[in-house]
Order: sequence, then C-alpha cells, then structure tokens
Amino acid sequence: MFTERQQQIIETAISLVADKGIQNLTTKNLALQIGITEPALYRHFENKLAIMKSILKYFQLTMQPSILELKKEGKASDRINNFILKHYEILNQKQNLAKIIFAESNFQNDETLKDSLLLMMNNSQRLMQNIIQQAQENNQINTAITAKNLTRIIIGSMRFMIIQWSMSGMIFDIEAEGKLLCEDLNKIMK
Amino acid sequence: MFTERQQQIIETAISLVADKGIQNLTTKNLALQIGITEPALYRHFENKLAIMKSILKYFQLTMQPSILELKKEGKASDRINNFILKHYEILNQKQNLAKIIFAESNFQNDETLKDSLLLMMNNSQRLMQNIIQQAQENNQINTAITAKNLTRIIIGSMRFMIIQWSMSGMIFDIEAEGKLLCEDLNKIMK
DNA sequence: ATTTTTTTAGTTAGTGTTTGCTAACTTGAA
DNA sequence: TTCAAGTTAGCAAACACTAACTAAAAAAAT
Repeated sequence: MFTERQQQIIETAISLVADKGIQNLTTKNLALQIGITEPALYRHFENKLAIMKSILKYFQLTMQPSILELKKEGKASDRINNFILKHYEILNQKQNLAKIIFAESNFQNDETLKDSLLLMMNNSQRLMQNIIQQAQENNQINTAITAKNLTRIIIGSMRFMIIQWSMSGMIFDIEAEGKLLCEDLNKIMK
Repeated sequence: MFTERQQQIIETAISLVADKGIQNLTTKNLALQIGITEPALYRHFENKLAIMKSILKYFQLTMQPSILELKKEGKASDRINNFILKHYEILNQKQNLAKIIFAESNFQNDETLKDSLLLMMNNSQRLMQNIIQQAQENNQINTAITAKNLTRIIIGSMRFMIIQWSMSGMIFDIEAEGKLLCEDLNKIMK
C-alpha cells in the first residue's frame, strides 16, 4: 500500500497538522522534519494534494479494525461496545491521528478530499444505525429513542470525548474513560 | 464593539473559511469578496491574526443568548432544553458560523487563539455539568449516568448533529431535528 | 456662516518572504 | 548499465503587509 518512506512522510505530515493546524503542513516543514530536501518529497508523492489524500487513506486503514467490530456477528450491544473500545485503543496508540481526524475542516480545501471524508463519516454512521434499527426491531435495544438519535448520541459522545482528550493535551487515560462512557451508553441502550 | 465595516470583514472572513477552509482566508480573497483593496483591511484591523481573534469574539457574542439560557433560574431539564433549542435557532440564522465553529483545528495555528477557544468550550461544558450534578443531588435527573458522561452525551450529540447538518449542505431543518433530539435526550435525563 | 484643519477610509504601487514545485545533476545499489 | 532516491539551484505565484498619496467628511477656528 505505502512504502516505508511514504509512511514516514504521511506520519510526519499528520504530526505537523496535529501540532499547529493545516497551515503548518508545508513542503518545507515536512522535508525539514524528516531530514530530507523538498524535492525528495516529490520522488514519493506526485504533489501536496496526494499527500493529503494519503493521510485520509492512512486514517481509513488504521481505523479499519474498529469498523470491523461493527461488521462482526453477535449481539448488537456487544458489537457497538467493541467498536467503541477498539476505537479508543487505536487512537491511544496513534495519538496524533486523534488530533486531526475529527478536524473535518482540515480537508475542506479540495472537493475530492471533502467527498472522501464525507463518505468515511457516513459509512460507520450508517452501519451503526442499521445495527441499532435491527436490534430495536428484535427488542434487544431500547426503542424509546429513535435509531437516528441513538446513533447520534453514541458517535457524538465518542467524538466529543476525543476532542476533550486532544484539547486537554491527552491528559487523561482515554481507554479507561472510554470504558466508563461505554458503560453509561449501555444503560441508555438498556 | 465592532464597527459596521469590521462586522462585514468578520462575516466575510467566516464565509470564506466556511466555504473552503482556513487556507481560503487570505487578505487577497477577503478584500476581493468585500470589494475593497487589501490595504483598506488594515484600516480596520491591525493584522490578520486580529481578524481571526475577532471571529472568535463574534462567535462568543452571537452564542451568548444560548449560554444565558443555562444561567437562568428554573428546572434543570428546562434550562438544558432551552439551551439546546436556542443554540440551534441561532445557528440556523447564522449558518456559516455552524460550519466553522466546531472546527477547532482552524484556530490551532496560534497559542492565544487555541487558548481562548479552549476557554469558551470549557465554559459551557462546566456550566452544564454543574447543573446536572446539582439536579442529580436533588433527584431531579437520572443518577444512573455520571454527570460527566451525561454532559458529554448532550453536548456531543448536539455538536455531531451540527456537523452532520453542515456536511450535508444544510439539507435538513436543524431546528426541527434539534427538537426531536431534545426530546430523546430528555428521556435519558428522565 | 464661512473658511481652515484634521481625521477617516480609501487608493496605487510595491516590498520581502514563503509557497509548491521543477530542472539538472549525483550517487550508490541492483 | 540502469535506476531509485537523493542533492543544489532556482522559478513563478501567492502571501501578509507597508509607504505614500487622495478625496471627502467631520471638527475647529475665524
């Protein structure tokens, strides 16, 4: 998928954005941080836009294991639980990703970037909503709250905790805190 | 607070960022959009950073009526309900604000911007958490879920709906949808 | 009430720096 | 001998911002 050098470039690009925002992602900063010259970057990527597209692809690949938990067989609440826990486990390992991932605005300067981000967002969301809907039909999940809003509540609170974590300087243990959030979300799903 | 021209500059800056991200906010684009020349901008703001700081101030001023609902006297659940509804009412009137406001990453290039954004975020959050905590002590709100997580769930789902709205191209009626979310959140608060 | 002065808000023209990127050359490994 | 992956040198465009000038409105002085 990506060569070693490409991975290094992507990860460095992510850390630049995580640190000081998208405006910090310049070819100069990127090359400097890696320890090569600017033109060397162009041996590995066609241009800067290709690097940004690869950041999204890299994110998608990294997060796949968590999405996979949703696709597994099993009790709806278990699948959702495992999705949440896996999500936090991955982000705890790749902390820089947490900082830029829910920063949709970073990828709004290009239409194709915008679109592929929207697609990714809708994907996990639609998946979860379907699971909830089905479970509600089988009376395995509380039907007092609509599937749409339950999905919003789960993904919304997940994302907000990640934002709190990243803006606090990763001051708390997100896996532990995620487990607690999970428990409370379970009470809502009943 | 702001002169008419300053307000125009701020609002135009917001619409530029809303449209194509922070990298679209250049003095050239800004002046062009308003119909003046670049140097004229500097008659109204010291520099570009001052414009960005004013965007945050403008946001704070615009959102104040919603925060005020939290500070009013009354039943905890009513205060939270009115806060949510007011929030959506304001964002529906100033749709561009919705697009950039929860885009924290737009303001990460400068430490002072980062700080004042963090302060604003923490403010409404702490306020709500205190309200919930007190109401739980008086048994007016469900105590099965911790105040911290209940706050996360409410603010998180609110924010996520705004993101869905803004990324969908404002395709649905956010005030109506907000009312529905509010009802479901009430069920959780019991 | 009229003239003079000052202030405000715009202009044109241009600065130095940073940006993304290219051409041409080099070097070491396959 | 080829080729992948570096280098140096540099380019055109975009960037935030400034100097100097102008016109018209507001304020002050006569």
